[in-house]
Amino acid sequence: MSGMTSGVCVESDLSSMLQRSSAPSHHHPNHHGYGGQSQVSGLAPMLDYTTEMDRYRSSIATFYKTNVNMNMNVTNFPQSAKLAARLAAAAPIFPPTAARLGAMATAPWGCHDNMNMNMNHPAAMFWGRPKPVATAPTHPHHHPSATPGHMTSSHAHSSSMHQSSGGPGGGGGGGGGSEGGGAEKHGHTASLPVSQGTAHHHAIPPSNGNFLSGYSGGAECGVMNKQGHAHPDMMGLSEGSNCNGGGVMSGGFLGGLGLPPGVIVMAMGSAGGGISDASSAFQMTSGQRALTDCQQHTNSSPCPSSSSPSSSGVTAGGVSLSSSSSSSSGTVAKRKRKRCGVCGPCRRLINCGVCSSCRNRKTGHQICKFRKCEELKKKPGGGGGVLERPPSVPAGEAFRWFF
DNA sequence: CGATACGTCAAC
DNA sequence: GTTGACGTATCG
Repeated sequence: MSGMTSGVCVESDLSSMLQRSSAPSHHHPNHHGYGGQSQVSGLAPMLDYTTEMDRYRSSIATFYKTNVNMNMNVTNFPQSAKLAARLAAAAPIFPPTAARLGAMATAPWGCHDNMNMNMNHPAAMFWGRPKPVATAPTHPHHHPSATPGHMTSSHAHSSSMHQSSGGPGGGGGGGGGSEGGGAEKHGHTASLPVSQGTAHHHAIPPSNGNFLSGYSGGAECGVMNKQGHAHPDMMGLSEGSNCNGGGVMSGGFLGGLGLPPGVIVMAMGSAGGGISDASSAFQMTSGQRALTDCQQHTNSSPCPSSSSPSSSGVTAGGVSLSSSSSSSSGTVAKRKRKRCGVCGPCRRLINCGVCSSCRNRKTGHQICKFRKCEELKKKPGGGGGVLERPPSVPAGEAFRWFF
């Protein structure tokens, strides 16, 4: 898995690196799978396979090293760094991964980061600050040339990656992807998974980018930045069902991460840009809070059920336990349940801004409907019972999604 | 103390 | 069953 993840992140950068390494073709079996191979065969003799692999590996190593160093710019993104550190701590299992995560944390969509080594305008990247360049007006078709940086591999690369990276194709980044100025643009859309098949170029008024479209059919996937691109990740970090196919590694990477969006939030907040973009459809009302519920209490537990130690009302799978009762005399005073933090909605960090809950925030006191924890939607005592938890998400394994 | 969000209930 | 409003717990 990690391999895949790395692939996703490293991808574009690697391509350039490898190119630099003079490798006629940087296609890595790992990366491009068969498709790549075919290309490889055409460009480089299979004999070089092992060599390529070696190069590839070393490149990766270098990449991560570099990436972490460069990206972990605590100054610019203290929060990100924090998160990164947190992640690192939370993922003792696989140190390298931690580092990787660090990088990722800094830039959820690794590719963005890779290309925006400076990350001067993280927010811009995601919210598509009125960038002069219209990102790939046309839907990114798979460039026959298979833009080096593109992952044509198994990675659910599927619709997501390329499509955007395709952006460059249209927008210009093209080629090496990370090379040259196109970088940001490229990165911008690059790794943002887009709902499958659906035309990601919605002609929606940027003014109020509310992804109304999101309410329809592919709702969950209808996340879009101001450029009208749908970014399932931003809102629809939902599990399989929602944007499944769309996400890289379908829930394994971005979708499953839950982190990326969070990072976005942070990036926006920390970077000069901040959340300034008030007009944004996606109000980051809980930029802080969002992470709060789940990741902020990093202390020891990754997040979900383990919940913060502070919140005495330890909840498992969203169901309050023990302490709650203890708090109040003998009454079974149920404590407020907390978000599980692992379900799709919970992983979503941005309020849609258009649902009734968002609109009536003042009076409704309700969390965005798209962020309403699945667990909380269920009846408190209902079936699930005590340790109920999203089937696919074993307790304390929230971060496993990274791998 | 303000913001956020859960729980509950009434209205539909 | 769904939705909206209110009370209130929780957190910074």
